[in-house]
Amino acid sequence: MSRTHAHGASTLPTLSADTILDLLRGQGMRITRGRVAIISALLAAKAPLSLEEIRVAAGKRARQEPLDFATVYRVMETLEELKIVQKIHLGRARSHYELVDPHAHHDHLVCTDCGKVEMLDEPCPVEPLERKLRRHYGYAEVKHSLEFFGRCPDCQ
Amino acid sequence: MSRTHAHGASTLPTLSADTILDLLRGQGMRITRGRVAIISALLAAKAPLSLEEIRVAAGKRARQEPLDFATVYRVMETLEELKIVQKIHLGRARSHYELVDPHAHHDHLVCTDCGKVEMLDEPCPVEPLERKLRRHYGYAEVKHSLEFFGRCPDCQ
DNA sequence: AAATTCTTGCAAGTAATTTGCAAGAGCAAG
DNA sequence: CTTGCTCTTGCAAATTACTTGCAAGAATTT
Repeated sequence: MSRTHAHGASTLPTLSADTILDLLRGQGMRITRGRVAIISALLAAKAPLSLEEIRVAAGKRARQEPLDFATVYRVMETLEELKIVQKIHLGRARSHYELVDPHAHHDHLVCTDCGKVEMLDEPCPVEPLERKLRRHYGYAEVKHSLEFFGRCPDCQ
Repeated sequence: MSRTHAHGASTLPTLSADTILDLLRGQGMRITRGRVAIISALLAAKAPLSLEEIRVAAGKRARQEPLDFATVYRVMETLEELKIVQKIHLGRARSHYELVDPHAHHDHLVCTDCGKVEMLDEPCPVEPLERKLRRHYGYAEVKHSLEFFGRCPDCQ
């Protein structure tokens, strides 16, 4: 049912459970209950999730016993290496994770009071500077992490 | 020797040990060896420092026994509450700290290989978006955290 | 279905804070 | 310049958030 051009190895496919699972298969990895549940949870997430949140969300979605924490940790570690997810820091003790959508980068707005996280639907303003870091500073594989913090209307 | 306009309560003073210590005094806090050493170390730092780095740097600068880790932790906690320093995340396990200079905001460029951190002397490109978050999103006290990651010329 | 190899759960191990508490040290008052 | 009041510090223990070792379990291949 995937609408992606499955044969074009270098084209960036649309984000879906199928394309992600295919990517895992392509790496010789196995499609397990846990991985399917985690990917499903990430796709449904409206905000970045912590490991514990992923554990709970994945369990609910798959209607199965929640996965072990270490398992979630290792699955996320793997997905991060494959650049399917990225770890982000929201000013909290725990790290949070979200899917990397190659078609739509977005930054975050975090309420410092209630902790609510909004995914910003605004054009990211740092691309030009990123280019400059490549060209004039000579850095390669430049990425960035941009988070905004403030008190949301409800918390004022 | 301070060149600041010490009487203007609301003007943002130039960053110096004196102005920072005055700020602490104003809060009824005491000027201790440790705090002086830590502030001195932060002023001299060319990059954000971890708690352990602050501990060592402060000890050297003050030519005294290094402070206890818990002490450094609590001093930095205090300085952060007073908005004199800010904690930043450089993609490592430990947090790093740096002084907040009200006159010159800067972002960071981190080498993902050797860990080198450059303080970017480029105009920060997110001010307009920050304004929009205040005006259209209704957020107050909006700040941001922007870090770039890449492989530096030496590491390629 | 059996063999092969990747994955998982459990438990133990680390790293980085974070906290409790009694001893020590600023600082104002005398 | 000593005393007293509190704020601070050092030490040690407690927490939090990962991170890893290993044997049992589950995908895939044959």
